[in-house]
Amino acid sequence: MTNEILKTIEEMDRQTFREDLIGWFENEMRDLPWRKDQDPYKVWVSEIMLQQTRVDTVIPYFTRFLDKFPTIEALATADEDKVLKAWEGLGYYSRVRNLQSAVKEVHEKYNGKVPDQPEAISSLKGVGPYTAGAILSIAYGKPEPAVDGNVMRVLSRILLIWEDIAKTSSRKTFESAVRSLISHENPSYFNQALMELGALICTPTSPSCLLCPVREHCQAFNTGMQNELPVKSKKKKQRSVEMVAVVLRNDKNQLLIRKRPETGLLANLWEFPNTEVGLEFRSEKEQFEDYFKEKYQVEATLDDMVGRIEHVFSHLIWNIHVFTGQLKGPIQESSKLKLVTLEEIEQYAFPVSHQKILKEVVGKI
DNA sequence: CAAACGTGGGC
DNA sequence: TGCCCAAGTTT
Repeated sequence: MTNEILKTIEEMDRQTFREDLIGWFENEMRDLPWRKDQDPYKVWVSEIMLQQTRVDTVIPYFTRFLDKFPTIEALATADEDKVLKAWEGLGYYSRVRNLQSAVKEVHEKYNGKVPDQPEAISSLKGVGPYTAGAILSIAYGKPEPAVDGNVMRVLSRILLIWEDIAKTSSRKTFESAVRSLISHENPSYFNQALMELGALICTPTSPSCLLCPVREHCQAFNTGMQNELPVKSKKKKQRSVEMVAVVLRNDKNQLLIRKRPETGLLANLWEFPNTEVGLEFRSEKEQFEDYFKEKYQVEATLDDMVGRIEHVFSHLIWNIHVFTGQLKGPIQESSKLKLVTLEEIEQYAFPVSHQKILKEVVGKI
């Protein structure tokens, strides 16, 4: 933290700032399902779900997830396929695999109680500096910073911090600022209020400064700079990937699906067999009949292309050329390769891209 | 430290 | 349409 920022903080009326902020939060906080109690497990689940994900999106997932896995014990002993199914459509699937792994550790090593020490909780898989601070403050009332994108935006404005919040290194500046601002009387509400303010008032574009409970403390508002902050560098464009996917059906109306590798993109989700291709081969079906013969020792004849799916990820774009086809002979099923009916397929977690494929072809087979 | 890692919504 | 965003973590 620079001397400039330190000076700004020291010149603030910090006690009034805390009271204004927390007082506003007590009146205006949204009624959210993870705010019904302070159960560390529920706080934990909500924080993982909320990573890079909107509140409105999370609400139904949170309710269903807690219904299916109400306790540490329930999640620790659940089948991963069921857990992934409960997460289907939420994205960033390593979040939930890390969560279950960490919950197992808590179940076995901490007798099912979420640790309340920074070092212990930070060592759990998927619990980074933000999530550790959120759980420690919200569930355990400890005065630890929980710096997310909201907090960086809000504090960049209040304290006139010109660091690029897209840089990994910037978080430390904001953590230091929170440590010197945080209410020791109510760290939970202080942290939540900062985030709530960012979500409801101090928004990325056109912040509602006239409704802001702490505008008198805000250096950006006082100097008319609220629209210049935060400084955030652009992310680069996605690269495109051409691929072919095939919905293969046998004479019993079963479809062939496979499990993705246990690391990397969409790890351990299920999908229709597919392969990356060059632009020039995307509609040459004979190539893919050969591919399936080699990869699965299965005889398949493909129909003409039935559709094309574009799916945009944060870092790449899949352009999927979809074929249907018939499976001619038997196939050796395994834990990663299955034949399933249209009814059974609902138990398997698919990425949204492959849900689109199923929807595209389901009327045509 | 930059890149990988999903998805749906807003403008 | 294309770009940005939304309560980040891991490698």
